[in-house]
Amino acid sequence: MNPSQIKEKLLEILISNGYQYEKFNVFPSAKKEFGDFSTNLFFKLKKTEKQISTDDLINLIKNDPWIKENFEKIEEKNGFINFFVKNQVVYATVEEILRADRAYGKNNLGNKKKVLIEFVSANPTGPLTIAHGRQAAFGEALARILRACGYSVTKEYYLNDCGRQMELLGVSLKARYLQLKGIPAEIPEDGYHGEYLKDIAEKIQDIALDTDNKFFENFAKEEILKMIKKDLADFNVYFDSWFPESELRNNGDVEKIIEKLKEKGLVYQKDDALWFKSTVFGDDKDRVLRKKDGSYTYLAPDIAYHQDKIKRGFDILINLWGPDHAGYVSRIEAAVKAMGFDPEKLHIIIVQLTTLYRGKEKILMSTRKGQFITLRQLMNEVGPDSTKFFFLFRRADSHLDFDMELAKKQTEENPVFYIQYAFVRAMHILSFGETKGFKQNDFIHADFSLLKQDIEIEMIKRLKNFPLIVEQAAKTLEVSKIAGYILDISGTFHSYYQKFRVVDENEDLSLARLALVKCFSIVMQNGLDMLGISQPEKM
RNA sequence: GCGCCUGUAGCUCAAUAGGAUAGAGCAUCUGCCUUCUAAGCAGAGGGUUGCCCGUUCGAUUCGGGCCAGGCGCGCCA
Repeated sequence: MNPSQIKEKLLEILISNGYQYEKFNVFPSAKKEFGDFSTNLFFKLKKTEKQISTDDLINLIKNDPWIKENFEKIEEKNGFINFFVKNQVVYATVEEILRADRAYGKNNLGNKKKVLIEFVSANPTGPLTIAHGRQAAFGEALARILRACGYSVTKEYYLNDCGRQMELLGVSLKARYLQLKGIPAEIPEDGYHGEYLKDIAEKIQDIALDTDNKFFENFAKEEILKMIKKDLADFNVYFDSWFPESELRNNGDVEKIIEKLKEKGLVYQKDDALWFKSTVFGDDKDRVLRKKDGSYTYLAPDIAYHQDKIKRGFDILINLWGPDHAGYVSRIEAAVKAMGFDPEKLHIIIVQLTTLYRGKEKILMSTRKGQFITLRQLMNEVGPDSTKFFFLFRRADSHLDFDMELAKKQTEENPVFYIQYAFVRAMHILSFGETKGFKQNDFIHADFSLLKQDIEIEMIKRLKNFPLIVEQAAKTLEVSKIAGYILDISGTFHSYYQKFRVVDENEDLSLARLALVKCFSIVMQNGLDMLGISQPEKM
């Protein structure tokens, strides 16, 4: 039983009685006293020309055979129609979850549509920051959720491996290398001063001191890339594809896309530079593609990159960017529109910054002062799963306060432990049940109608909501909904555990309750899996 | 100055494409362990949803105007 089934039925009833109206909602009831599902149909229907009385409509609904079969009560209250599901229908959920098992919560919303999620895409000039970490956690989780919803998802990392920043990286490494050899050398002011280049310099075999910058640039790039990949792997984030910017430059795609824009009359020359008429598509000013000195801006290859994404046949493009790129959104949207791609299918999600705290104390970060916590340091200290969870609890477009002390605490104050403890408890009960001779294979044959306690019914109903939550998360591209839901059912489970014993003398009841615990563990497992968080079976 | 994001309980956050009396956790106070892990549970207090208008049956949600915080606003990436 879910809202869309009810809505479908209501539509059917309306149509067969001469009403063509579909702009109403069916949603899980706000409160228990309002039943399980509610609809605002009356409010909406009042605005239409054809009138129908409340009683007439209620009667039509009540007399429908399908409604009779599934609901024990239909009532009108405060203008809403409330639906009360029969317990017998609720029990069917237990069987449904047990049968679906690892597939429970999945759907086919995406219908194999191809989605590209581009994220992290940090320049290979230094270690990943916590801002990248949040993007990584979010992107990985979003990909898993969309896959669970039947989308064909590719996770891609766009690698800015050319341009001035890379040159500076080479120069900086060369300076470090020379210093190591006892030769005075200075890193340029706008170069990379981080300690990590010292470590990388030490890995260089003896080479001629006048080796050109390109060598150092490549060496640094490869080493840093290794480091980034290691960080991501330890954070349980994996990319399907690494897309180097250099490819676009080398194969002439940048020139080609500029030519194409020229043909459309969207490019012009001014002040010795080449401009893109992005204002035609709603940007607040036109943007330079090729600078006076003949080199490209960041935008030019990025347009070529998006052209490439489109050419590869993706139906939906999702970009996760940091807030420092927020001002860049309208120009890339303009570019995508210029290429004739439906702008509705491009989703640029700005993943907001994270502020680290130790208790009440804010950790001030400053690259200059060398006071800087990397993703590596954060996950080494807090642990990858905890780190991920904190990143995912909050909506992407909100700033996040991340208290490292709290995240490390192994107490109830820490929501991550609260959740993990709930899961561990469930697993423990299941294995305890096995020692008492209750086999998981038999759960499906249990008499679920023995689950009569209010909290048991409530638990089942909440577990029933899981697929809806997943669907919503996919539709809104909001991962935090699943994190919140998991916290929620964890609470219900703890409460249940406290109130009732699962395994006791009554064998039939024990079996039914074990089945319920199993259902809980399935949902937790599937939910945590969608978030990309591992599930500890012991603590 | 302009643009984007945010503003909800003391703190951190929810609120399912506009729904009913705005909900959780932490913190505070009061109770609960010979039991499948108390890393937990039960209960209490705590609110003019930043402020003001508007749209409507109904606004935390949408629109306009203020206020506060963050981030952008290069022929950098």
